[in-house]
Amino acid sequence: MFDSERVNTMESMESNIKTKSQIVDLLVNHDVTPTQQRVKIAEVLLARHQHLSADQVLDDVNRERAVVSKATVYNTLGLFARKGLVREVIVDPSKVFYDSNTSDHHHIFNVDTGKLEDLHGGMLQIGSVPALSDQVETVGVDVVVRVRNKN
Amino acid sequence: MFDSERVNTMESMESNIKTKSQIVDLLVNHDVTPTQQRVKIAEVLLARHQHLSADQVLDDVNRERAVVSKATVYNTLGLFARKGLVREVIVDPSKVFYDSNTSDHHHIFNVDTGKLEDLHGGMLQIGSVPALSDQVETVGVDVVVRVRNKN
DNA sequence: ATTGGTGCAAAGGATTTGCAGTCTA
DNA sequence: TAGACTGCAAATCCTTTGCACCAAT
Repeated sequence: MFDSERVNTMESMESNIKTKSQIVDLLVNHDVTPTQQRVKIAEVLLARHQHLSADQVLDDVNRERAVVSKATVYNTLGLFARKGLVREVIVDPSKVFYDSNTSDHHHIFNVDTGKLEDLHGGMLQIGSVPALSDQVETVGVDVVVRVRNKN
Repeated sequence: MFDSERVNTMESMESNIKTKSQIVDLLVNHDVTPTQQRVKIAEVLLARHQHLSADQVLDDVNRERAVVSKATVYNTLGLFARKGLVREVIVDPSKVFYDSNTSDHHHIFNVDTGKLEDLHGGMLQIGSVPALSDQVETVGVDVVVRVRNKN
């Protein structure tokens, strides 16, 4: 419980990032050159905890006027994921979701609506992660509760 | 309860199914009309516990001579999944895996090799599945340990 | 005959790629 | 200026669809 509270506190800092200079710092801290397009994408995606597909990011970023191309959105999201700025969530075979919340948490996916939501802290716990072969190391553990609408 | 026990009993037999008539029975029990193509696909996929993509199934089924078309493979795998004969595993954004083991278990996915393996029983446990809204019901809980090769 | 199943090719949608032009450091 | 980054379009890859033909009841 205490752990999850602390994590939430840290997260709440990220989700409050608003100014361009804070975004720039964040990118630089994650070893990402803060180009005009990347900053714009980060402003949209990291503004709050959310799960967006590449296409949604593309739309949001270019809502007012065209700022970023499709190829750059894909490249940038992949880059952000590699650098740990966002988390890729693979639950829908038709597209990848990018989660602006990088702290440890799980997901609940509605197969009827295609909606992805967070499943917070104490709600579901992993007992123990198994020992792995010496050849490999764990990247992460993904837990997805798949639900559908009743009747 | 009785239903699920019966199903489990049948499933434990699945990995040993070899004869065509056993396959036919299995399909019929799962409310699937046993056509020539479906039986062939089931023979290949359900022969043992394995994780195959649609493309792999297509190749395996037509190894000797063309027996089933691509469209039918996709249709059939989707049908099998809906009927509970196989389990869809979504871990690789580029393709869906079909798991011939429908009993409760988790997965370990190597992002470098693209290989998917089972993670058996006691190795990793879910503490408690969270309460859901009245609107939805759980379809399943997927746990994936994502690993990569060292160095 | 009617219903369901199959095959082929075309369509669809997400993501990647090649390359020329542009920006950052 | 050199190396990175971006944009556009074309190309890929997986999966779905439309529709005519075949099969089983």
